[in-house]
Amino acid sequence: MKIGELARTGGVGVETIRYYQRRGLIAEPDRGEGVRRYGDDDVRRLRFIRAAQEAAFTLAEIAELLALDAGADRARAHVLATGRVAALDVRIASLREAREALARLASTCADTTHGLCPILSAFDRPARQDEGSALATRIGS
Amino acid sequence: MKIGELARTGGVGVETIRYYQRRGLIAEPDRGEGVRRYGDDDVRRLRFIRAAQEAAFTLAEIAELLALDAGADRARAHVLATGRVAALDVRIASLREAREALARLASTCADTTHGLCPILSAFDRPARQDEGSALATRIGS
DNA sequence: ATAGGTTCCGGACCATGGTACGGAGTCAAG
DNA sequence: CTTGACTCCGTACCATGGTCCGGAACCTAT
Repeated sequence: MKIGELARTGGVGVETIRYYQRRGLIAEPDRGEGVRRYGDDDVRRLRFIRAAQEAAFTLAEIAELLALDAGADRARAHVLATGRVAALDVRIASLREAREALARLASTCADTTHGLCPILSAFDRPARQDEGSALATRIGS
Repeated sequence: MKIGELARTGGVGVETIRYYQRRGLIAEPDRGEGVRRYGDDDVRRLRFIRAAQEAAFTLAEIAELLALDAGADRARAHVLATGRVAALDVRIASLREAREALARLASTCADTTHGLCPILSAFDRPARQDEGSALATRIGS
């Protein structure tokens, strides 16, 4: 497949692919007397990159992960992965806190005729332990 | 309090405060024959900004929320807040997915002497229809 | 074989969220 | 009343993650 198809398959722009190549995230296959051709490996790589980005990895970190995949340094991969898990736990907790704060805000502001709509204090209270457990159930692990 | 103390209190740099002022997130009090003075309101605002940023709001969105707080347009605040709640639910779900993928990866790579450590397939998930439309929305830090 | 769509390539440009700089003015202690 | 720290202000710069541009080469269908 050519770069355009790879881009469409991965749901990104051609320029993004080329950018990833410059960053070393995707290989630049030889153009043997013509145009570069890509294969399933590249599709997988691209999918990996997008998924890892969703997990809040930076492109630099993703580059390292991809390098590790080639190098098979399990210990380093383990360190990176567990570090990210911890970071994600923190981030998820913080998003849930914010989610609850906003939900409170929304319900407080629901009544358009009466009462306070205290945006500034929406994030004031420290999150209570029992808040958000329903959310966890609904979203599932 | 002066800007330096405000910055220390909020855990940001002085330049950041000034940047927020330029963006209209924090007021620039009159400097009556001297240096600008700040109060608890500003500390609260700063805290709000940082919390909202944690919740993946952009500074532009935060500015709108702060404007609403002044304007008391409950209906608009309600719309914004519920919209963000929905967006956060999606984002939280996606982070949880990534978190599980990484946890799997970490445990697979835990054994440094033996077995697979399939980084590239760490995020392989049961095929979903919406592949490729990912990341339409902005990713937080 | 030729038109129109892709690809290639370097480099310029963009938005976001800051951070740094330098020369002034201001403040507080000694 | 001087000295050193802090403030003010505009402007420049930075990293990240792209996005766009324009001319040349390539590829494919008619």
